[in-house]
Amino acid sequence: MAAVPRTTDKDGTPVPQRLLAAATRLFAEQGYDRTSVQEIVEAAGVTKGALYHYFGSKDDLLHEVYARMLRVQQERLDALADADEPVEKRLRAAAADVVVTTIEHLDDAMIFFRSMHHLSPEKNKQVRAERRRYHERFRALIEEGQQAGVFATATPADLVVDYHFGSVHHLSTWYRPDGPLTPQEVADHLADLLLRALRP
Amino acid sequence: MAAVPRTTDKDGTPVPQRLLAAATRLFAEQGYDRTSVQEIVEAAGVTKGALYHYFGSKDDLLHEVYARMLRVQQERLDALADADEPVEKRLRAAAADVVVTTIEHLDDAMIFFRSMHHLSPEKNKQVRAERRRYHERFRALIEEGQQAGVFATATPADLVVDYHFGSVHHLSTWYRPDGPLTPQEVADHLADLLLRALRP
DNA sequence: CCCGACAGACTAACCAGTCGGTATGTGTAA
DNA sequence: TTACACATACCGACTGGTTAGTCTGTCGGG
Repeated sequence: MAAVPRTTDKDGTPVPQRLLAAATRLFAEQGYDRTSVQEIVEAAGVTKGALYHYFGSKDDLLHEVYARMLRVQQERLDALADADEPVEKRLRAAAADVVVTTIEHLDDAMIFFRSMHHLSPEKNKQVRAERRRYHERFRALIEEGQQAGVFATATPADLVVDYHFGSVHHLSTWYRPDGPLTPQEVADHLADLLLRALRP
Repeated sequence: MAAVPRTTDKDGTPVPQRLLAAATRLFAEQGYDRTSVQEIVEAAGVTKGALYHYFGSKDDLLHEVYARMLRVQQERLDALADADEPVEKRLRAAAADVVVTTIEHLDDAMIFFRSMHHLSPEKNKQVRAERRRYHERFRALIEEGQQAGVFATATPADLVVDYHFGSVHHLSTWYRPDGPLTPQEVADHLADLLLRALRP
């Protein structure tokens, strides 16, 4: 009754997860189009038969990366935004948290912003919709602060969100784990810049 | 003595420029790998013979897009940074200008940030080097203001540059010409956010 | 004995770059 | 002024290599 396959030879990780991990790494390293299905299955120590047993297409694999990332980020944002704290604290926490988790999953982030257009149209639409939900939750925080008078209203909240997420997006371009700043330090600085920009 | 070909049938535009324009549009629309050389030459109204007469490879075409963009941006930054104005004004002008020119060449920008990894290693290195020059010129402006005491020193100048260019980078993801904001309005808002974040 | 979990050879399509060929304009020498 | 040589500007069929996805089959456990 092994509806979910328990393990396989090499290590203790189930095959679908091994495939997803291999694909994530390779997509981030070489790009989606430059990564062949053959490479993925070899890196995961299986064959094409296994991949197409668990996933419908190469595109599906990419979609899984997006779904995983979106799920994690949305959950974290919801938790932080719902906390019982003043709005400045909640925004700062959310702004810093997304930086830390992005850095912790830099491969995912790289794929996220670089390979959207490789998704099939419907999957692309779906990802955009979920992304919009996230964006709007974040925007609501800023608007709440603006209405409460603790944030400046000079800039539309939408633009502020795009400003901040631009810098998050950009992390995968420049951040190096062996650089001088820890993820938390970068996060604090970027959250600080956001809050400073919002001072009335 | 037509060292530079003057015109050709269809319109008055020389073939190399037609090819570059077609490639730029298609790369932005479909991505580099998804665009075949055949599509490019058809869009430009010529054949492969013409393309490989003027360009060494498909990769060369991509490199040209980068070179063009970098040249324009660097020239504009140099001019603005060298102006005889107080540093806040120069930084604001530079920050806003890069937004406007990025929006005006949104296809180039999209390609720029999405397709770096498709360049051959040497070309990639070259582009990175020029990009770094640009980055450092911008950083120097911020450091100048910090040393003069008109900008906050809470955040390292490098990080501030990445913060701003993240948002510039991000423009190609969300900005739509038919949206509510003109390029100049967006630029003013984003420059404003930067300057606000830098208030001591 | 049956089904899920794979294996791996195979196919049909595609694509970057090549290469021999053609056309057109220009400089030069008779 | 004509004739020839030659380079530039392009044409388009062809090649060699690659790839996503398929399909038939094997194997081990329940």
